[in-house]
Formats: sequence, C-alpha cells, structure tokens
Amino acid sequence: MENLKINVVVDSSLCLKNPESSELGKKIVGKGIEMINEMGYESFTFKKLGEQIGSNESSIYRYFESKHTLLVYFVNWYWSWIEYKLVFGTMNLNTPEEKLNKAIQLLVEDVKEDNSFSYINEVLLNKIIISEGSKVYYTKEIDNENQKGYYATYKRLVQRISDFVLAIQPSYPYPHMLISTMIEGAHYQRYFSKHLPSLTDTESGEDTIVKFYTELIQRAIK
Amino acid sequence: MENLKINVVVDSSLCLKNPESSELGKKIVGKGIEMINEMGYESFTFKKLGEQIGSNESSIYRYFESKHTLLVYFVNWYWSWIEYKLVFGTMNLNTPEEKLNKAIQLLVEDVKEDNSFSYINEVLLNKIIISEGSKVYYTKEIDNENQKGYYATYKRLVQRISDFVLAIQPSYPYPHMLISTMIEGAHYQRYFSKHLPSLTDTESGEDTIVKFYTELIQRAIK
DNA sequence: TTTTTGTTAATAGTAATACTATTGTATATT
DNA sequence: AATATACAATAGTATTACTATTAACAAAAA
Repeated sequence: MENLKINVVVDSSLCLKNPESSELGKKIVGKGIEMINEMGYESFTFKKLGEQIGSNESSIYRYFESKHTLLVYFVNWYWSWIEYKLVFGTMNLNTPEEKLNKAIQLLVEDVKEDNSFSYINEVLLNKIIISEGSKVYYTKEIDNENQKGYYATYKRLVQRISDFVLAIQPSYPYPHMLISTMIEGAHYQRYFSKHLPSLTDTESGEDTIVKFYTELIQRAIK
Repeated sequence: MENLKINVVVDSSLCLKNPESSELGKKIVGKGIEMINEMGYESFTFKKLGEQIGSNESSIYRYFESKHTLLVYFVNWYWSWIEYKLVFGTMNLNTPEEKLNKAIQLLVEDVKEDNSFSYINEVLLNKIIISEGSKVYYTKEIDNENQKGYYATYKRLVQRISDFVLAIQPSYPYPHMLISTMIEGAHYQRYFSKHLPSLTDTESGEDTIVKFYTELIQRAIK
C-alpha cells in the first residue's frame, strides 16, 4: 500500500515550500494533523505547533502562508489520496454498477487503517475532514481560492464518480448533485451520529451510513 | 404574516438579556445579521458592530456572551421561524404526502421575501444559515452545547418532518438521516451552485435543487 | 428634596491570536 | 578561503475576543 503515497500529489501552489522536502516540513504536517484533531481547528495555532515540534512559529510560515492554507493543503492531500484509491480500486472492475458501489464505500465508510509507513496518519486526517473540512470553503475568499485551484482535486473526484452514475443511467439529470450530496452528507452524518444522534438512524455494529447512501443512490438513478 | 413573529421564540438561555426587550438589543440583532452577511462571520467583530449601531463593544456583551452564541441565537431564531411556518402551512393539509412536499419546499427553497415589519431580515438570515450555519455545530464544544439545548429547535424540526415520512412509509428505516441529509444538503447545494457550480447541476430559471430533493425523497421512501 | 437602590452603558483595559520584519546561522558554490 | 544562498530563530506588531471597573441615570424610599 505504501506505493500509493507516491501518487498523492498536492499542487505546489498550496504551500510556500514543499513540506515533503525536509524533516521540519514533515513534522509540521504530521504533528499538525495530530494537534488539529486533538484541540480543533480554532484552538490550534502555529505557535503551539512550533512548541510541539521543537521549532519556531515563524519557521512554519516558511511552508504555509496561513493556518487556513494548511487546512486547504490537508483537504487536498486527502482528496488526492482518495482519488488514487478510487482509480486503483475500480480499474479492474467491469461494470459501472460495481465501480459506483466501490466509490460509495470508499467515500462514505470510516477510514480505519493507518499506513504507518508515512508521516501522515490517514485515520486522523479523515476525522479532520469530517469535523473541520467544510471550513475550507465556507469563507468569503471562496471565489478567489477557487480560481487559484484550491478545490480542483475535489471537483475532479466528483466528476469521476458522476461519470459512473451517467454510465449506468445516461438520462439521470443530477449526477453531480447526487454525488456531492453523498460525499458531504456522509461526513456530517458521521459527525451527527457521534454528537447529535437524534438527527440520524445509526445503530452500533453495522455501517448504517453506507447502507443508507447505497440504497438512496440506487433508487435515485433507477 | 407579522403575527408569525409572536411565535418565534428563542430559548432565553441563549442570551444574557433578551434583545427584543430594548432598542439596543434589536439593533444588535438587526445590524448583526446585515454585517455577518456583508463581511462573513470571521471578519465580523463586536467592535465593528458597536461602531455601526453607535454603541460600545462591551454593551453588546450584556446581551450575548460571545460572537459564537450570537450565531447560535440566529440559527435558533431561524429554525423557530421555519418551524412555525411548517406547522402553520401543513395543518390544513390532509395527506402526509402533501405535508412532506410542503416541508421540502419550505426547507429547500430560497427565502426571497422579507417581512419588513420586523427588525430581522429573513432573506439575509437565510443566507447566513447557508454560508455560516454549520459553524455553529462544528466546534469542540458541541457536546456541552448540545446538553445546554443549543440544537433543540433543529432536532425538533427534523423529528416533525421525519414523522411525515413515517406516516407515508412506516417501514422506512432512515427517516432522520433522509431529512437531515436534505436540509443540510439543500444549504450547501445552494452555496455550491453559486461558488462551485461544477459540483451541482443547477440551471438558471428553475429551482433544480427543490426538484432534485423532491424526486430523491419520493424514490427513497417508495 | 434628598438619599438609596438597581439597572444600564461606557471606559479602559488584558491575554492571546495571526502574522511579519529582521537578524542570525549553516551549507553550498566559486 | 570568500562569497552566496537557504534556512530557521528572535523579536516584534496589529488585531482579536473578552472582562473588570467605573460612570450615568432613573425609580423608589426616607
């Protein structure tokens, strides 16, 4: 699985200096994921991160121009990672139905395994995407950042899965809305099931959220 | 329509002093909605609000203990308003199918009319709910705040509409997930259609989002 | 009328935050 | 060995969210 790492590529415009190019950079990313997970995005600061990695606040600014772009970098890394798993996991499947089911599973299910060969903990990263991910685009700078390509990976991923939907049912008029509803929905359903369970119908022991979206999409496009 | 206002009740624990009880309180709420809309939640400060309403920053702290609880107040006011419109708009409908359709329309469609009798601009408030609303529960304090009843109005609303679903199809296993998926989904689909349109399939001239969710739900529960 | 009481807002702060300008230091190149 | 470059650390600034204290003012009581 560690070969996948090579294919996770984040656009270089998202950071001032590639964090993979130095030990300090890897520490910033690795510890940053841990800390945002522990204390939440709002409480997390570059100063605290600097203390944890035995470095200085301003050194971090050499890699990322702001706390916000660090989060944008995480989100893009995550979607790039998911995209590779999607391409890899569907290329040997024959029917679009199988490919779509694989995609649903990949995007909706909880990430449970961590590739320990990397300095990035994918389990924690998945939790950040669920709890903090939407803060990346709920900003007044959205149009500027969109133009800079901050959301390119995500848009490409939605397009790929929409293509599976269209391969099954070419006349379905809302493939993008269906898939973005699923991806975003899966995230806050997981969040709700943990913190506001009365907004969900989750039961322990089985992945109700995967079941729900699989069924929802099958019925929508049939 | 202005009689509805009487029925919009926000739990008193959400503010230190009821803003409806004084002119200053009404200014805080009214101008606060305007300013968050213009500059976004992050850039908005109590200091700037104080300047705009000809008052002092600290006077605002007499009404709301923080910027965050002001947003929580707005969200609760909004859901309370929607809940009243739902109860009022469905009580003379006979079938659960009609009631559910009414609920979908009420929750998914854009708010276009402003009740000018009030100091609260519902059109702007709807925009805040769409662009900033999720920031209310994506916080590390979620469990604390949930216990204090910060999300009670929202949970009650989801329950009401889930009951319509169950009246139509008692065996449907995911009514709450279906409705919370719709409500949250409708918000970011509107946001996406404006800022990241390639994630949607919206066309100008017709309300594709209402169509999409109406069809999605009908097919899901049939 | 004077005094007391309670409610309101304004003043003037604090600690912490995001971010930057500048200086120092190690490494590589000539 | 001298110079150039890349890097990180120091030490800041402006702004933020929030608070402790004081002042204004009205109604009620003496």
